[in-house]
Formats: sequence, structure tokens, C-alpha cells
Amino acid sequence: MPYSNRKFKDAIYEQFGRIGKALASPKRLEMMDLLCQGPKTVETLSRQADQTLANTSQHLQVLRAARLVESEKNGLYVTYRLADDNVCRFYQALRALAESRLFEIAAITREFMEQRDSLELVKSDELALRMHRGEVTLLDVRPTDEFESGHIPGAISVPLAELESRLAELPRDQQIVAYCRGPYCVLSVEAISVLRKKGFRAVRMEDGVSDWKAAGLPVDIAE
Amino acid sequence: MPYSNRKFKDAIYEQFGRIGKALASPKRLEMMDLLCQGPKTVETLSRQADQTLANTSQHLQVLRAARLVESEKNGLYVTYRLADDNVCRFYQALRALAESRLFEIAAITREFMEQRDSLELVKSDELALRMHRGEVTLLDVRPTDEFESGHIPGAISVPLAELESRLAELPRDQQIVAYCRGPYCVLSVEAISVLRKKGFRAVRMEDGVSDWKAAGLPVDIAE
DNA sequence: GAAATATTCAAGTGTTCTATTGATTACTGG
DNA sequence: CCAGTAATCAATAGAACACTTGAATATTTC
Repeated sequence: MPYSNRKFKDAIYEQFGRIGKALASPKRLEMMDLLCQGPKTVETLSRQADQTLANTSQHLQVLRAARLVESEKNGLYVTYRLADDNVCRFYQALRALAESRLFEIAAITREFMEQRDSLELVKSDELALRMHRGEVTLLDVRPTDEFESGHIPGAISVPLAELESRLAELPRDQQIVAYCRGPYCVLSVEAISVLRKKGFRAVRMEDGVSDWKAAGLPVDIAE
Repeated sequence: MPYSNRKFKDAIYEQFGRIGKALASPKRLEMMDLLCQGPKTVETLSRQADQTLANTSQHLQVLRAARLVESEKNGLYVTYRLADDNVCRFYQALRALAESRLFEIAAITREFMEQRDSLELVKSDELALRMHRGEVTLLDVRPTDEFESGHIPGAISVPLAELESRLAELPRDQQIVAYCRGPYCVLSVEAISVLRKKGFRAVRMEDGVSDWKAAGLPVDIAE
């Protein structure tokens, strides 16, 4: 059947719309953010995004229909991952656009961080310099599997859940920098709070591994 | 009122979702594409996107609520424009992601171009070279106002509507390259068809001005 | 093969979105 | 001030969507 001009355009923009529709839900965006950290099972995503399993599964199917994620069944578990690196980069572009266009985001973040007394930040370029000089200890407070799928070179993996029991490993004479999934992940905020209460000098780095990577800096992967 | 971690995340992703929701409609994406060509009135957009005025106005308000477009009233007309260059670049990133993830797009395009006998294409880098050598005449077949808000250096403005009456201006001994808004705009396809029927040697360039610009090439603006 | 578990499916409900229609507002020019 | 035009608003019907619940499926383990 022949395409009229209008039908052709409608067909094309409908395809673009498949991507757009996949991005239209806050929960799906949160899940994409989580999947930027590495592959995850449905159950893990469900827990980390605070929603029911069935709902998580349905959202994942929407993302899969837009070909933004792929899944693979391993025994009892189904593991989902972003379809390729471009998807994570695109998610970051959306995040950057939102940050630049919507001042509400900065306002919400400032209010939250103030309340958590976590306004002090280290920038990634400054961190790189001070790591090089051996002045700081870098802590990756995400779950172990995320550390293993990619982390900042030199970082020590201390998942937030283990932090209190592993304080003895950390230096008291050096500043500690903690990072997690990115600017809107609160794991490092919690970590800073714990560390300060115990008398450590600790600050947060906003960037996650994907931001670090997007800035052209190297990333280590566990074998 | 204090933010819990979950409330903070929900508030942040809800903001990201504002951008996502704005992208969830094929018609809105088409309008963003059109607005990448330059500012337009509601009436113009309505005509170019083939939809009623009221519907166009409503979609524009959704885009404005997401701060992707801005409007300005001049007398009887309201002119809408993209809020900044990043919005156009982001739209192009979405388009590129869609093209890379959804094979349907290539299939639909191929079928349409075959039927219109318009498969032959010139790449932008090849065009730049041949323009420099004076081997080709470059035709911008978009409406005049779009030409004026930005065009490829050296291009002649011959809106499709005027093409048949201005054939005398065009060379018969040289290849003619026509371009329009981008790969999914059909103005240049129509132009090629007219030109060939009249015995000219004509091929299409897929890229529009914003693609040309995104590739780091210079753009001329009429004073 | 039965129990346990991860995931998906199916159905239902309330909400949000799209497109249409007709009315209304805002502005210009006579 | 009136007529004409661009744009928006308001109300609506129908479609699509998000989330919940409970059942079904697939796989592993005992």
C-alpha cells in the first residue's frame, strides 16, 4: 500500500513516539537510572524503585517494547539491562535538559540536601586531582553488584548496609569522599551522615559512575 | 515539610517526567521538529503539522508547561520558539536513538523513498566538498521564513511552492542538490520529483539545517 | 513430583490524555 | 465601535495508561 506524505510522516513520528511514551512515566525514568548502574533482576528493580513486582514487570515491558531495555532469563531470574550505552547517555541527556530547563529540580534538591546537611560537594575533576595526590579515600557505597559492573578507579566498595560494621577499615586522618548512583541517589547522603556522626571527615561527590564515564574518565570493571 | 528519601526521589523523577510526558505524543514531536527550523505562529504550525488550530494550541501549552518552548505575542499572532538550542539538540538525540533502536524507521523510510524514486542521497560532507569545487547548485526548498532563520551557506532559497515558476533560474549543466527540514521532511522529495520531470539532474540531501549545524558546520542567517 | 519462588498474565478501576466542538477573548483595521 | 481574525478556553467522548489484585506459568530444589 502506498504511503501518502502525511501517512509517511505519521508513521515516522509514531515510531519516535514509542521512545517518547516510554519516557513518560517517572517510575520508568527511575528504573532507567537504576539500570544505568548495571543489569538487574525484576525483583531487585522492584525493591530499589519501591513498587510492586507486577508493576515493575509491566513497566519493564513498556521499556522493552520501545527497545530501550533487553532481558535474559537465567534460571528463575529474569535480568534486564539497557539495550546499549546510548540509552544511558540519552537518559543522561534528558536529565541534563530537565536540570537546565526546570529550576524546580535545583530547588527540591537544595531543600533536601540542606535538611540532610549534605550541601558540601566535591567535583569530579577536583576529586581526580586529590586522589592522584593520595589525599582522599574514595568510597563506593552502592550494592556490591553495581560496584562490580563498573566503578571509579581507586574506589573501595563499602555498601551502605555494611558501612557501620566496617568503620575500622577507614582512615581518620584523611578526608573520605563517598559516591553512589548519581546526584539524586541518597545512598551517599546516608553514608556521609553516618560517617560524620562517627567523627570522620566526609563529603559527597554528586557524580555517579555513568556521569564519570560520560565525562571521558576511565572506569574499572571487576573480573 | 521534610522530605523523606522516597519523597525526594518521587519529586525529582516527577520533574524528569515532565520532560518525558511532553515527548509522549507523535504530534508534539513533529511540532518540535518544525520548531527546530525556527519560530512559528500557532496557525503556521497547525497547517504544517496537519491538525486543528485548537489542538495545536493545546499541544503547545503542554510543551510550554515542560518549558521546552516559549511564546511571545506580537499583535494578533503568538509566535512559539524552542526554549533554547539544547532543546533542538535533545530532540535530535531522541531521533538518533529512535533510528538506532527501531529498525522499523529505516524500513518505513526505505519503502516510502523507493515509491517516490528518491533513494539517491548526497551526504553532507560530500556536499561540502563539491560545493567548494563549484560542482553543484544547492537548493533550500523550505518556506522563505525558515530559510531566513538559518540556511546552509551558498544555498539558494526556492520554496517548493515557487519551484515550477522559477525553473529558469536553475542550471541544466550542473547537478542540483535539494534539502529541506531533515530526513523525514518531504519537501525536497517533491522538489526532486519536479526537477527530474523537467529534465534536471537532481538529488536529495537528507540533512536539514539543524543536522548540518549539529555536525559543526557553519550556518548563515539572513539579516 | 511437590513445594517454593520469580515472573508474567489478566482483569478491573480510577485517572489522565487526545482530539473535537463551539464559545470566548484579544487584538487590528476600517 | 464593529467586523474579522488568531488564539485560547471549556466541555466532552473515547482511548490509553498506571496501579492493584489474584491467578497462571516456569524453573529450581528437595
